[in-house]
Amino acid sequence: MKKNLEKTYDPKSFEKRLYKEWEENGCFRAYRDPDKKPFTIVMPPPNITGQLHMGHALDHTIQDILIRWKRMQGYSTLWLPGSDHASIATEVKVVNKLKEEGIDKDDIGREEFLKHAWAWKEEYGGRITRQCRELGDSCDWDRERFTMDEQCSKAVKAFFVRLYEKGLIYKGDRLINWCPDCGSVLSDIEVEHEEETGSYWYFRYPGADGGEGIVIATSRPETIFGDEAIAVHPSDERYKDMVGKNVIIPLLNKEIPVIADEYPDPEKGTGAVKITPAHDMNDFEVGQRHDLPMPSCINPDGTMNELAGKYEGMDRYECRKAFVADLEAAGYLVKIEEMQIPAGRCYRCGTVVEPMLSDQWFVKMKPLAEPAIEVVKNGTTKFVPERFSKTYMHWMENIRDWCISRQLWWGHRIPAYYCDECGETIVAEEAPEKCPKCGCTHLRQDEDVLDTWFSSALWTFSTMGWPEKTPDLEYFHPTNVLVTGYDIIFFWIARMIFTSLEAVGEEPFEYVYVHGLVRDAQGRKMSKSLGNGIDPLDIIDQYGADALRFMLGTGISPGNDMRFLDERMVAARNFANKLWNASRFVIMNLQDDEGNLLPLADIETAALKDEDKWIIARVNECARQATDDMDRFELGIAGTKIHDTIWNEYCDWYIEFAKGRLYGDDEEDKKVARAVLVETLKDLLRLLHPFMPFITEEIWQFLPGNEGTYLISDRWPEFDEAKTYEAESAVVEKAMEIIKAVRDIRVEAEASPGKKLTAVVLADEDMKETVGGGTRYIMDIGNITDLKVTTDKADIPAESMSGVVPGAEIYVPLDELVDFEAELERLTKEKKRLEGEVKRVKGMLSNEGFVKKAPAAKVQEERDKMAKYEDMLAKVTDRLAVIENKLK
RNA sequence: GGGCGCUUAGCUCAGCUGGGAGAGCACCUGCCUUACAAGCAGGGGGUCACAGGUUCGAGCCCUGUAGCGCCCACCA
Repeated sequence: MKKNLEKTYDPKSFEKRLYKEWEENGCFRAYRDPDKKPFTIVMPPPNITGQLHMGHALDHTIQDILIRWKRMQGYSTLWLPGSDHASIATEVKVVNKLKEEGIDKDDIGREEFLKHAWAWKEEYGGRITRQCRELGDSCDWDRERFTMDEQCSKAVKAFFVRLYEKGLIYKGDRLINWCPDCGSVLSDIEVEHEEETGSYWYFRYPGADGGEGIVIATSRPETIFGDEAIAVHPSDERYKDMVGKNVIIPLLNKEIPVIADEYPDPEKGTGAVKITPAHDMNDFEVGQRHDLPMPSCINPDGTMNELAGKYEGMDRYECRKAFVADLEAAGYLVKIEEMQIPAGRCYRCGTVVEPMLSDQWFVKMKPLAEPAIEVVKNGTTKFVPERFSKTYMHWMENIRDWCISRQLWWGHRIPAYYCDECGETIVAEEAPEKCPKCGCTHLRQDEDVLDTWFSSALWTFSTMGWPEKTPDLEYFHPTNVLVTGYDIIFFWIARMIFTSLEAVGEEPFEYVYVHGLVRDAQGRKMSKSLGNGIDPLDIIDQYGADALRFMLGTGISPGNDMRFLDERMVAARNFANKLWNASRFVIMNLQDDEGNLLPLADIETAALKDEDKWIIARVNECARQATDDMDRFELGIAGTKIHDTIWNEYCDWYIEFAKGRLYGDDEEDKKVARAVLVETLKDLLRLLHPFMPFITEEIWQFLPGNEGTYLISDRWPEFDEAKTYEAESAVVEKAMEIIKAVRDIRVEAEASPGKKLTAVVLADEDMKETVGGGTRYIMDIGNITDLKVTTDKADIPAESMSGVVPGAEIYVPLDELVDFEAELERLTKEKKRLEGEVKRVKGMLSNEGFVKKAPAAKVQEERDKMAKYEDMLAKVTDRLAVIENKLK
């Protein structure tokens, strides 16, 4: 049996082992416990195509901190994991893989392709969930879901049918965003807009009557083949006479009308706009208003169609070049202007999208958006930080219909069936045997699949068994928090909200915790193309999962991006090391040389010393603050607080206080010291556990009383009013001040920390007891062999150096080491500081407004400070006079 | 064109409801003190972007300005 932790902190030696133990012992499993309150988080399902990256690491760290914390608080927690089929992303990968094998998707057909896709999913789909385990994700793997598994697929179909039957899903010809490379339509938010350098070409469209005609500007000459009109503003005097007349499209010799419409801006270009209804959003609307024909001139693959005449078959950009050259040669080109023009690109492949007229499926958004707006407005669902609700609102209030069909194979096939005989459309969860209208059996299912986000939008309830009214859905839904990056508020958050309200009749979650991006050390986005991505698994390998989690969990403030810095990883690892060694010290002192456990006092009844009460109070206070911060989703502040308590209070002071007792002769007191060391360490481990689950669990297993228990399943420390111990803490803290003053003297006199000293502390009458109570610590930690606490000035030793703390003066006789020069310098500095303080407080107190208007408590506080500083200042001044005298 | 965020120590960033400017790293000094040199004890370093305003009091609230960044929007 191991008696203590390994000498060096080596996370590799226990992280994997502990995860396995937790998992095998069912520590992550969720139960519907009627006696407990549920706390649910659904994991944003990572794409099966993906690898774990820093974004996931951050996202999961936050979720796991919350889930572990709530689990310890006694909630029945469910963190539901899963993955997303990522329709388009996966299909692209599979197509490419097949291409490498010399296989063309279209040659093998849909069914065969899907076999390959599923095989791909089996091979790579589990990769990311395996990687999640390295991070320590305490999710319930028994409930792992996949957006295309049977249950989720059922929900998708049911929801589609439901919306269809309510008239909220329709099929129709609309101008959509087409990605020629992916060969599919995209929704509006899947198009990324950016400005690019391009040109305006000015062309003359001659009048059909032989007149001058009109000059228009266009950035897309290749769409001229689809022109159906020239539009001018009705108020534009320049073109008044032209409205109603025809012009001729150059080189095509096709006549099109000049129409008046509000759309053209007389200030821009020439004020006249060519209208191509099938290839431009605005033109489409103009075309609708004026009942224009809407011919397309571009094929789905980005080449020109027969409308382009001799350019047919050319790529749209080649055609542009050739056509412009021909127009110029024919004298129709008036001028070229270089401009910044907006371009929309596919968010997946970066290809410039083509607005196209196409028959697609849409979700009618207005009716669905209304309750989704309301639920955020009335605070049923809250964004953290709050400002993101504004982003959400703006989008929801200006929402447009959602195009949900995709010309892909990998995904949820649209449950719509067409009758070849009578043209009837049937939308149903199960394929109908025959046409309900004509009775024929010539039915064929719609070829398209649904937008990936259609299924992930249902994630909070499809994973729990909807449309059935399952006990899980009843118990765990609505979920409590959804944790995700701000980049998918529209794609996912917004859609989850309206789908849940529609399907389940309740919001999907109470809180949305929005975090930012993890950037590289230079502040750049981590990306594949830049090659600046940092692999979390490499970091775990180097520093351990706990260090990574701590660095991510404490480096954040809600909604803001963070940078990944190696120095911060080192700091986090060092903290783990610090805790490791402190724990090793504690465990070492709990046993004799043979490894037998030494007796411990019962902390509830023991004769606690002041320092015991002090550390108990500090840990208690830490629990209070950390809990408050966690409640406010300020994980970073909570983590920092816990870190500081462990390092600056427990390690720096309490362990030092305890050493003297542990090495002393008072057997009863040793039991007390050991018990307090153990119990406070346990509480600190509890507090830190959500942030650093592995190291805390590993240490936990070595502490007495924990046999057969797991920290992960233990309780979260709660603040206890009875354990604030103010009087005792004051004694300890006064002693700390004096110890620090002695240290200062040592430094100035160049006396080593090992040198034994004697000291006299001259205390004020009212401080006598507090200072006297700390005698033992001052001697122990200050390495003082003889300490006298007195109120009598006559006790001050003649040849000594001194220091001043509130309520007391410290004199250290130093024999040959007395260095008055140094002390003079130090006290002069101190005097200056005190003078500054006095001046500040005096200023405040002499301000009539302050005394009159500030809260009485605040005023009193300042008065107390005033007294304290003036007193200290007087003491320092006196002492300076003494020293100056001696130096003469 | 709208909306939002950021600007605090040399670097990266915290600073909750307004009440004496903080951390980590870096730098300087001294320490291998039997838990920890991945450590210990000290130290230097900031007109909190700028200009106004509210207030007894502003890093924090209000207005405006500048720089950086992000998001949304159908401008030929």
